[in-house]
Amino acid sequence: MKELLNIFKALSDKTRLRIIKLLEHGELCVCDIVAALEMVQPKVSFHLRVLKKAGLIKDRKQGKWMHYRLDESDIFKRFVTVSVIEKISDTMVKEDYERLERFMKNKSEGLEATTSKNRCCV
Amino acid sequence: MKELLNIFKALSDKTRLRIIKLLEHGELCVCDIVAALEMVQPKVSFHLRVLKKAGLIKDRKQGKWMHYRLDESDIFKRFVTVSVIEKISDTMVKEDYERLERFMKNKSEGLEATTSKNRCCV
DNA sequence: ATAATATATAAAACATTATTTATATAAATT
DNA sequence: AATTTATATAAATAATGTTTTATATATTAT
Repeated sequence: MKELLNIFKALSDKTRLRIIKLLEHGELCVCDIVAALEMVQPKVSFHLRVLKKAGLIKDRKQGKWMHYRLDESDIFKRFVTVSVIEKISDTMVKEDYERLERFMKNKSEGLEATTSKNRCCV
Repeated sequence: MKELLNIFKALSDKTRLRIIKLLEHGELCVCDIVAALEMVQPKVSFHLRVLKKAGLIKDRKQGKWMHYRLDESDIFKRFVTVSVIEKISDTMVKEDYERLERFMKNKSEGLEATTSKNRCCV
């Protein structure tokens, strides 16, 4: 019962639903999410931790970047997250994605302009 | 998105999951739930209100009693509540049900002993 | 009519969560 | 080596949610 409670608690916050919705588009690093949601980084990290504790997302460290993705290994959790994804049709979610796309585009363009690796989320 | 949030918020409390689990056994009045959970009545009423606001349960007034039941009209909500019901296998939930049964039994015995209608949840 | 009962609601106290601000850590760059 | 960058964590504050206690309302019983 405690595990189930943690899942529902994790899903009962708007910011976290927005993050789940973003991760539907694939693995993202913290700075991607920060850019998409226009929130300060510790806030995003806090919510990522809650989602991870509930077992809804997984992380992967690569250099100084931390990448997060949906954990779809558990059928129940997967259903719940898919339900979330299906049910949310929110202006805010659309805007999050637009910001994400813009941010990702800038990143890749920046990459072309220089060979530096000291750039966010390369 | 707000509706979905309300559903998850409603499900992210132990007392409310216990109530949902009890209502699986059929419609109950407030005093049944109070007896089963061994909680004070305003507390139970508070949680019933949260569940109702989220659209997870429906109520029906009969005399001075208020009866609550699961609202299974919405497929998504139904799935979620069924998931809850399936996932919870908790000692506490078993005890809740035992208390409910004892309470219901006493009620029906009391009913046989007298013709009075001024008795809880007749 | 008066009393008793079932439930709801409001206010206060309490507990949990979320947000901000500041700082720490570790990796990559210069 | 010193600096910058990405992220995490801790402490303080703010916001929400829950529980308790007291009271109100409506229905039934006497």
